[in-house]
Amino acid sequence: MIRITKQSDYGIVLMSRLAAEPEQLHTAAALAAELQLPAPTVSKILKILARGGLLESHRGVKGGYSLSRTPESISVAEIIGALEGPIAVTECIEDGPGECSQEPFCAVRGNWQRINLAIRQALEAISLAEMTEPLEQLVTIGRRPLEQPAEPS
Amino acid sequence: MIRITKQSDYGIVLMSRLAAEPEQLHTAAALAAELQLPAPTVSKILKILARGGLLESHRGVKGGYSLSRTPESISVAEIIGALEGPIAVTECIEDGPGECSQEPFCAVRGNWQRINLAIRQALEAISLAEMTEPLEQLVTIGRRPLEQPAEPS
DNA sequence: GGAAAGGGGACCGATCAAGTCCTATTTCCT
DNA sequence: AGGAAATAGGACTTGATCGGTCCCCTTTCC
Repeated sequence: MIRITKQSDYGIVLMSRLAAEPEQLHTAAALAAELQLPAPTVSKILKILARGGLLESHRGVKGGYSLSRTPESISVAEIIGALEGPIAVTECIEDGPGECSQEPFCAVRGNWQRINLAIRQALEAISLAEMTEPLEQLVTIGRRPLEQPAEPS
Repeated sequence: MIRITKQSDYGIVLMSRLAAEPEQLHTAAALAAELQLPAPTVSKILKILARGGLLESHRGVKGGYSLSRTPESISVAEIIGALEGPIAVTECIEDGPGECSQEPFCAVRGNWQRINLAIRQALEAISLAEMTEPLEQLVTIGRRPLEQPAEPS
């Protein structure tokens, strides 16, 4: 289904939120509460993004996260790449040339790379700044609630 | 990981093979043998593609499948679409506007659609004919073997 | 020195893709 | 006419992996 994982989905939501106030530090807990996302998952995602160099982390009390670069210079492709490794649409592309032992015989591999490249370029062309464009007006009331847990009656 | 399913992977390989001889009928079994793909799975995928209108099927002895249109007029996006439903990168996009109950508050939904659109356009721009370009020289020896089953010693 | 934050994993459960199998139904050939 | 060979359309199983939780450590501020 050409589906992105929720990690990437959340990651982009989180990055977008941080991009709205690039100077400010945000704690994982605060972001989770504001965006109504599960706190441990948010924490995990932020750690990965920090490790990937997209976020600056500050430990200790009064710590938190902030963007390490300007929203304009961060692409959606980078966020997804940090969270899920290099963008690879099929297995045989994932590990680069040489991994698939039958590569010289595979009729379409080169063309899969064409597809892969097209998608990557599409994602590289979208910056975080673009993602946040409508954010200004929405973020103050912005919520992205969890699925309603079945309410005990 | 922006991963495509194997169904789509195989589907494109199969369509590419059929595109190499658009006039000719190919049985599911023959395609599976030639491309070294699991026969029941190939059969299943071909059925879906036929139902989706991308393949003509002919029943009975001497039956088989052939492309219903020219390779130039079939896009990769169509193949994936037939096999996996409309291209939707995230859940909240899948069912169109209105499905996500919190949509009016979701800060980034509109921009996810931008991403989705970019990917779809990239896939629509690649035709099956392009996928087969290097096929001519390779298809006669073309094999795409299964993982080796552990050989009984 | 304690509280609050991030760092780094191990771990579990549920979902879903991948593949198999079975039973029609259609069509060709003898 | 009848059997063989092909597609049509499912139900089913299993195995990977995504999503999520939890725990312990380190760092930093007050």
